Amino acid sequence: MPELPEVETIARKLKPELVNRTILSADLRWTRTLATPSPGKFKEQIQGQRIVDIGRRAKYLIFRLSSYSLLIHLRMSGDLYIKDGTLSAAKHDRLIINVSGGRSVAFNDTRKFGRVWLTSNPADILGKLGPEPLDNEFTSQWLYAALHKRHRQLKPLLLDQTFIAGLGNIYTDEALNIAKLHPQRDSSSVTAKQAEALRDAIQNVLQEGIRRNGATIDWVYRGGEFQNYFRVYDREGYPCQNCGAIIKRMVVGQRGTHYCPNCQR
DNA sequence: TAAAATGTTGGGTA
DNA sequence: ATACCCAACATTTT
Repeated sequence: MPELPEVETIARKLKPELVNRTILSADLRWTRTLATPSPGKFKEQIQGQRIVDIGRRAKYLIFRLSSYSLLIHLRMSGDLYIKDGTLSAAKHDRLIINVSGGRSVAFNDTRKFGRVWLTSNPADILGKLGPEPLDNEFTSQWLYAALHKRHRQLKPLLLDQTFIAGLGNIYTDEALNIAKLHPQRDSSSVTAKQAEALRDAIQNVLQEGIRRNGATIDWVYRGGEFQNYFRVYDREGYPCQNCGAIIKRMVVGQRGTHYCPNCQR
């Protein structure tokens, strides 16, 4: 599920439920879900840690613990939910963290692409990320200059987490449609005015996603309703809301891409 | 059956 | 170094 609004939705939901609870134990049910450290060290180090805060950077969930940071990336199919600690593991639960108060947090991940890091230096993992699109530093001037430093197709560049952090396939398609920019447009050809429109579109669509509690697709991450408001994503054959032309689908940078061939230039 | 799915990374090529 | 393509990771759905 995981793009910025979905991860933000989860962080906001978990935070009031878990802050100040103590981690009692961890049940790692699929070894490769854990990126670092070793399973033995992980279980030893996480035990007894207090959850100080829960937040987000890009598509990473960040649990700030007493003396470590627990980072979780949901990748394609991950979800995190709280459950009664006495319940047995559900299908596809890869990691269960038992906390004080008789509850637990389950990392459920059908496709097993998700990853968990327990580290003293979160910057090792987060350091290469580009700016947060909802932060003040993400200005149209910065975007214009950054787009002109490269010669790349717009969509793959926006998906590059070292360029901007947090956009995924859905929100990128949506933002480009709102900004009326073609996904294959050369980044260095974007005008200052178009860069401003793109900045606004990115911020607005992410905020809309957060306001609607993210998008819920297929069996993954139930709870949001942004999927009912897609302008182009998964809307091949339907009319564009800007101009009425029929929305098309093509593959760009190995990703399914939905766009309006008339008004996105 | 083949294709596609909200993501990232490493390898190879030009 | 930059840009781009492919494969891999693993499972489910259409």
